[in-house]
Amino acid sequence: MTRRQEIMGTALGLMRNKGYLNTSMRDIASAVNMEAASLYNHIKNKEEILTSTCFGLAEALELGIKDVNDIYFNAAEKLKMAIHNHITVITQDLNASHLFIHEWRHLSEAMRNQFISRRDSYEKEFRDIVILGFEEGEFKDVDPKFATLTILASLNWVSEWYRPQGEMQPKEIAEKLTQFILSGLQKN
Amino acid sequence: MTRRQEIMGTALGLMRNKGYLNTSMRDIASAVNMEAASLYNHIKNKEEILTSTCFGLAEALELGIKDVNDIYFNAAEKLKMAIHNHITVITQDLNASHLFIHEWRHLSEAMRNQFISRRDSYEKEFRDIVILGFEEGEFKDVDPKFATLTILASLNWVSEWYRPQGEMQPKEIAEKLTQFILSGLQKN
DNA sequence: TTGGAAAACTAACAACTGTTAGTTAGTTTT
DNA sequence: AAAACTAACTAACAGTTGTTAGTTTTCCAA
Repeated sequence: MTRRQEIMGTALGLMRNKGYLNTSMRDIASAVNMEAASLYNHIKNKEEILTSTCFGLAEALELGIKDVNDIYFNAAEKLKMAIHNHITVITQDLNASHLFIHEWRHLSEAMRNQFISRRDSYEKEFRDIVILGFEEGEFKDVDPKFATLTILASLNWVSEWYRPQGEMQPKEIAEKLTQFILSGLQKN
Repeated sequence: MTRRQEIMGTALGLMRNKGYLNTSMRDIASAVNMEAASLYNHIKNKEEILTSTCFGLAEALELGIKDVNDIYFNAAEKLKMAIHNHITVITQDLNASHLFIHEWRHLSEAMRNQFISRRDSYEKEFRDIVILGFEEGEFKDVDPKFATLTILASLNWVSEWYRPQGEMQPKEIAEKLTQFILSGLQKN
């Protein structure tokens, strides 16, 4: 592991506990046993930690959903795959996920706008699956936007309570969520 | 409206946009056209804004769920009432809700512990409804903790996208959510 | 063994933070 | 009219923030 990765990892851990704004460069430095100024030999500045994390996760999620939509499947199958992908990415690095979900607000305005638009387009891909399900005649006539937001809220919340050492593993979580969500969407 | 209420309201608005830590007393002061020091004639300190908001909402939610559990009803009916109550409270003041949901981490340790334990007991009351539904033979045999967390995540997320001027009003939102959630829980 | 890059250091900066002390003008109560 | 209260002010505090400049140490390849 490079020094940079070590710094990044430690920073994310601190930021998850105390929040981005509340974590100072000196906090990070002392957690990796160096002076604050030395951090700048490895990272550009504080915002780079936030930027690279937020956009890194955005990319991982986008890659997954592109796969899902490229292959032809019915909506239920697509939704299942999309949920599995989302849970897999989110549970991979809980610290990073926390930043991605909660702290993107503190990106500089330019970066924030970019981030929001990528987030919106990811949401749209999810929404399209719900719409497809309705067009197939398989899903109830729910408000697609409403349903999508509710689904994503449940998925993201997993990063709040999931513990790698706990009983439930990502695959099982994804399965239960899929079942729960499909019951809410599918006609009887 | 008293000056104190004006300060509080303005502060919550700023904190919703910029975050609690990122909102300085000088930001609040200039938004209400006074000097930072003058704020202290009306509020004790910065943390009081966070504390009174978080505990105010906690109390409102608790009151609602107590009502639900005091009356005898079946689980489906109880869950419906609990969801309606939660959505009503959450959509009342979106700025306050944002603090309640996201910024309670920045309470001082003593307050934070109090807050967490009240939050846990609120969660437990929800969970008990899910368990009751299973005991009645009406709900599927889902993991109650898992189901409860998922439900609350969906409910809280409403404060993120709800707009008072939008199409959907709290009552309708609560109804759709109830329907969605019950479909996921009830046996066919 | 040596030259040079990488990575650490010290010191300092300007800006900002929450909060307190002391004061003053205006209003209300006695 | 005197006293007390309210709500604003200015000035200052001690501490923290992200970051830069300049310097020294560490370490590996030639």
